[in-house]
Amino acid sequence: MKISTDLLKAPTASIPDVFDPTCSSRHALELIASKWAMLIISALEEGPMRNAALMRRLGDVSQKMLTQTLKELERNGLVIREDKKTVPPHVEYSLSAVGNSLSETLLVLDRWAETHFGALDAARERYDAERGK
Amino acid sequence: MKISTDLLKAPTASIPDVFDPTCSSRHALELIASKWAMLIISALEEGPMRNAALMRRLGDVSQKMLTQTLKELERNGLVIREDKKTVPPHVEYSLSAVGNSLSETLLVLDRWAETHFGALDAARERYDAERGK
DNA sequence: GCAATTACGCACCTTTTGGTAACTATGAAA
DNA sequence: TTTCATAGTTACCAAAAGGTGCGTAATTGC
Repeated sequence: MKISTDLLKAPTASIPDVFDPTCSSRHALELIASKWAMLIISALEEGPMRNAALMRRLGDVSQKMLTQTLKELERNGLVIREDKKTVPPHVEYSLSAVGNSLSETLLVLDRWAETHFGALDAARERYDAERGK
Repeated sequence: MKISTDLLKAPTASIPDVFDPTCSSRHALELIASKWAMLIISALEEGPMRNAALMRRLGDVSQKMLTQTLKELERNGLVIREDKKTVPPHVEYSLSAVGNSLSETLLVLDRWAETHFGALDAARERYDAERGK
């Protein structure tokens, strides 16, 4: 049974599908599915920023997580890192074209959160009141 | 300095802002910023599903993570759990109205991943080739 | 000569996330 | 009487995420 479905699927130039664990689009989704990655991309949509500015914008990110996440985003081509090679250091981060295309839908997500968080809070309170805790 | 800015902010009915760590919309965003939550919401957009169907749809989720994530989504009012109280058990999961409003933008994210994963893969390969692995 | 500056890297630790396997309930069917 | 089906739960463990604090480079201004 498994063989036949595989044979049927094989010829069809493998349509990208986030529900397919072996599809590389899944990796792309996982990269985004992170609090800091989402916020960094959204923040950079406002324009290029350097390290200290990003820390201020995100509010409560640690230096370590900021650097780490920026490096992953740069590695995957979403963020561009420009080191001006000065002393003291001056490094600017900005969105690539691909990163920019992503930021548009992430902003929609931000708006969703800012619009509906009240409903979530209320539901959570109700749930916790009824059930244990 | 800190006092004065606080005093200035206090009266302004606190506009929701995901960049404000103390804003509850941040919690909403973090709830979504999870591989499994994203995929579950997207899957349920196709219609109500029960446990086994969701496991098949997501492909590689463990029973534990599925149950755990579904419980959190239900707690926050995004997913509705209907237990038909039969034996053997029959439990159906579906999206609430709020969950449904979220699924629309999540599907856009899915399409983004399916469209641009090739660019990410290429960038990653280039990056790893240049720098040390 | 000395301090300040900026964007890190590294070591160490705690917390969260996630996986596996074994166990549960219960009525219907064999 | 035993087995099956379904949607879990629990205990235990490994891996990843995340925080804190300290060290570093090299030029500018004191």
